[in-house]
Amino acid sequence: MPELPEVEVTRRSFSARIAGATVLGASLGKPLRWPLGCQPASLEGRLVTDVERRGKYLLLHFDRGLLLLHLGMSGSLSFALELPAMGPHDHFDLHTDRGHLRLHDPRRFGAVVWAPDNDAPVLHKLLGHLGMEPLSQEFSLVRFAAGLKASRSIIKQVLLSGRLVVGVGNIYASEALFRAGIRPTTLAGRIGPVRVARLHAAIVAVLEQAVSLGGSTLRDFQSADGSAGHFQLSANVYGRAGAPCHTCSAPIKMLRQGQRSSFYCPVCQRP
DNA sequence: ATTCTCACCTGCGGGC
DNA sequence: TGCCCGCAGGTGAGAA
Repeated sequence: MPELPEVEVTRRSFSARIAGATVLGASLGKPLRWPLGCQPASLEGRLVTDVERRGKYLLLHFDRGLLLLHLGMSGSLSFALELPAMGPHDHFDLHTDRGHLRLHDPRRFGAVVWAPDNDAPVLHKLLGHLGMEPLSQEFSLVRFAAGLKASRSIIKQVLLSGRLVVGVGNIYASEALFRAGIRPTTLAGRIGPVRVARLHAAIVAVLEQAVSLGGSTLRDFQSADGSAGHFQLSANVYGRAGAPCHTCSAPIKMLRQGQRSSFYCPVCQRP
C-alpha cells in the first residue's frame, strides 16, 4: 500500500493531533517484521513531540527516544479517541491521553521499532543508506543525474531501491517513467540529460499530485483519520495493462522485473 | 562494492 | 462450491 504519498498523507492526518500527547501504555498483537525492542510499559509517561517522515518510515518522536513505524505492503494507521478491540490484523496500539494510535497490517511486513536516541544502531541500519528526499530542496537535478550516471542498473530498479531517491515505489515509479517517456527497462546510466531532467521533474510532480489527492487507495488504504486516497483514478499506466494509453491510445503493456510488475506505454516510452 | 534474488505473511480473484 | 495458483503498495539479508 504505502509509498511516500500514502505515508505522508498518513503523517499529516494525525501528527498535529498526537503532538503533545502523553503515553498511557501500549499493546502488542502478532509479531511484525522486527521486535519492538523495548518493553511496552517503558513507553508510559513519555511525551509525543512530533511525527516526522523519512522515505516511507514515520518517526514518532518522544521527549526522549522515538518509535520507527513502517507500513510495509498492507499497513495503515488509525488515530482516534476510541478504537474497537484489537482484531487479528491489529498489531500495535499506542494509548495516549489524546487518543489511540493503531497499526493495522494484514501481511505484517510493517514494523514498529524503538530507538532510545538519535544515534541508536537501529536507525543507522534502517535509515542510514536512504537517498534524497524527493520533496525537499536536497533533491537536486545535478545529484540525481550524477547518481543515475554512476549506476549500471535499469532505471526501474534504481528508483525502487531508495538509494538515490526515497519514497518512490511500484506505482509511482511506473507513473513517473511514463511522464518522462522512459521505458522501465532502460539502463539508468544511458538516459540522456534531457530525459533525466524530465524524470527528475516527473518524480516531484507525480508525488506532489498524489499527496494532494490523498494517496492511492487500491485495496484498503486509508489515512489515520479514515479517509481514502484518489490518485489511482488519475494513474496513466499502473494497473492498466491492455487499456488504451491516455496519450496515444496504444495498449498499455505489463512486464515482470524480478518479482515486481511494471506498466508502460510501448509508444510513448522509448528504451 | 554493487547488483540481484529471496524471504517474510495474508488475502483475494481467476481458472478449473 | 472448493482448491490451487498467481498476484499484491516494501525492503533487509545474503548470495553472486
